[in-house]
Amino acid sequence: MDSNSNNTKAIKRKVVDDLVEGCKFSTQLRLLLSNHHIETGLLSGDSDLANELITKILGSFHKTILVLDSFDLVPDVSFPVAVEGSRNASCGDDSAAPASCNGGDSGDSRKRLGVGKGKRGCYIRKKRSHTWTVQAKRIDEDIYAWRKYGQKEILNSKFPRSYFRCTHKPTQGCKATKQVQKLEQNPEMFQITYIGNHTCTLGDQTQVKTEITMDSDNSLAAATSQQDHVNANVQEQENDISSLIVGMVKQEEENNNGDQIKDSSETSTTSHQFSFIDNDQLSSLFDSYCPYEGMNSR
DNA sequence: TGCATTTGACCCGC
DNA sequence: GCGGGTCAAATGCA
Repeated sequence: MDSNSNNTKAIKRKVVDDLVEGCKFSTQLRLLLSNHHIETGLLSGDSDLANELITKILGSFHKTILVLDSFDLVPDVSFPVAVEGSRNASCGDDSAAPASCNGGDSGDSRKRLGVGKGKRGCYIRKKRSHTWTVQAKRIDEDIYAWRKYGQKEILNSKFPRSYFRCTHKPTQGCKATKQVQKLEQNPEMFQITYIGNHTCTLGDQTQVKTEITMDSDNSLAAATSQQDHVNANVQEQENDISSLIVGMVKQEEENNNGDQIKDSSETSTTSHQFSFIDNDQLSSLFDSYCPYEGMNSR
């Protein structure tokens, strides 16, 4: 076993962990939505919880893809989790950027020209890297630390758009940026567009508290802070749901007597089963299906 | 004092 | 030419 192999194992373990987490959130969300079918009324609290769960699902799978991508395990990441179509469907290919942009890539969607240092706006706009969009009630849902670098009024849009880049861009050259804008239809929700992948180390990120004020509107900041409480409640509800899922799965296992799920229409049941696949099983699946395994031994 | 945010300027792509 | 994205000086805050 060389260090390369150990590293590969560690990567796979992280990938599997994230996948498991994503599956767990998916299961919870599915159960929640399933309850909506059972119940005639629509509970706003459940709707909020569903949104939170969706955000977590997206984040979890996103993290996984980023890990794969950072080790070239994913040739060209396209995120199927996008709530809306990416602005640039072909933007997954950074190689489309001008060659002159490659040196010491700052990660911005545009690069400064060599001339006129200190002169604003002297850069070459390169094609967007990976982009995907999520809708969330919080703008600091992800674990990364962001620094606001701009805000613009957008034409035909009621709310300004805020621009964030990774806090670690100066120190680690992290390429990731995100754009945040309130939804006109639902001002309590934010549309968050992530652009580019993080190249900074996650270890630092988790210790940084992201307190971002979206813009000069204090209500936005207040809304963000209120979400802390909402999130706490969501966590409690999730725990309840998890307990509920355990009970349901046990009951299903008794009913099915361990039989495999055959009916594809019972997607919720399938999901429940899937959520109880342990890490080793998932790791095996990963071994079976990952077409990039050969690359791991590089 | 150092870091984060704000805001006007600037440039690129469409 | 316009709109969007980014820069960087100015400003705010702990």
